[in-house]
Amino acid sequence: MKRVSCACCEPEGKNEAGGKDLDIPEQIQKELDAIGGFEALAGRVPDAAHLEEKSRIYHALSDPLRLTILYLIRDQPLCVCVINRFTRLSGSKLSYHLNILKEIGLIEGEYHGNWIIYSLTDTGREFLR
Amino acid sequence: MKRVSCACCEPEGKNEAGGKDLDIPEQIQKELDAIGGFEALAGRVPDAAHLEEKSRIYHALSDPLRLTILYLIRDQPLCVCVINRFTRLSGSKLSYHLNILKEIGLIEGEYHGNWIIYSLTDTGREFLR
DNA sequence: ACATTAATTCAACAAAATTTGAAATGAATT
DNA sequence: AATTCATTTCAAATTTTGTTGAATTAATGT
Repeated sequence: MKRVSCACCEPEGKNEAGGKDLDIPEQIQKELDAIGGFEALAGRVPDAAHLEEKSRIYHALSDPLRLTILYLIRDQPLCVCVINRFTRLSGSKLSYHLNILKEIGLIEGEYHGNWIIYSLTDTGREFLR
Repeated sequence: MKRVSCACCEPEGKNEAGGKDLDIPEQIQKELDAIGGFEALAGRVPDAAHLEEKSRIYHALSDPLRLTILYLIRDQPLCVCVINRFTRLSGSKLSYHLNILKEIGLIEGEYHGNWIIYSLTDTGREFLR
């Protein structure tokens, strides 16, 4: 896992010998020292690309309609028509939400005859708890 | 876990004796029958309140800045000043995001002298993977 | 080629989330 | 009670998301 670039890596406001980095609460300063100082914080945060990806997945999950869809197809794949019959959404609205889930890789759709059948992907299964 | 109300519970478009509910792919129909028909789908979807709550938590997680904050304070609480020093956000912007995380219960803040120190809640710990 | 059914795409609009900078608040100190 | 520092709150501007209905594509059968 790569790390983000951060303020701590720049030589701005350099420390005097024995001086403190910031005016911060004593307890926090102690804990920071224990983990390796302010600089060590960078090591705790995943890199930007990783955070972006995760946040986009969470965004896809951040809507009750989309969660409904995921739960519906969790145990067996369903065609759009059945999902629609259950949710009673307009076609285009349902399609919009299906597409968001598909784009981020939580579900996948496949034509079977006239119908498109959606199922949960492994990623979808991993994130749907 | 309560269930949502749905189209399947209404006597609209009632079945003829032996007739089919919908024109749907054979395979899907078979699987639906196996789980107890279209009606059984309702049992797979958590109730609306539950979905709302979950989607709001996912929304809070759906931003790289907010994920950064969560990772920063995962192993030790931090004052806003340190978080700010790391993220280099404007004060009000950081406050805005901290508040979103706080409102949904992923983090909590407590005054210590002049500073507010934020830490992950149990819920926060549960969702930050 | 044409019609039919299932589902998606598009563009315009509405609604919600985020950013910005200024002003306000809370806690400690003088 | 005035000052200072850390942080939040507010309102306006901007950006991102979600909704709507009409038009389009895809697959199938005639």
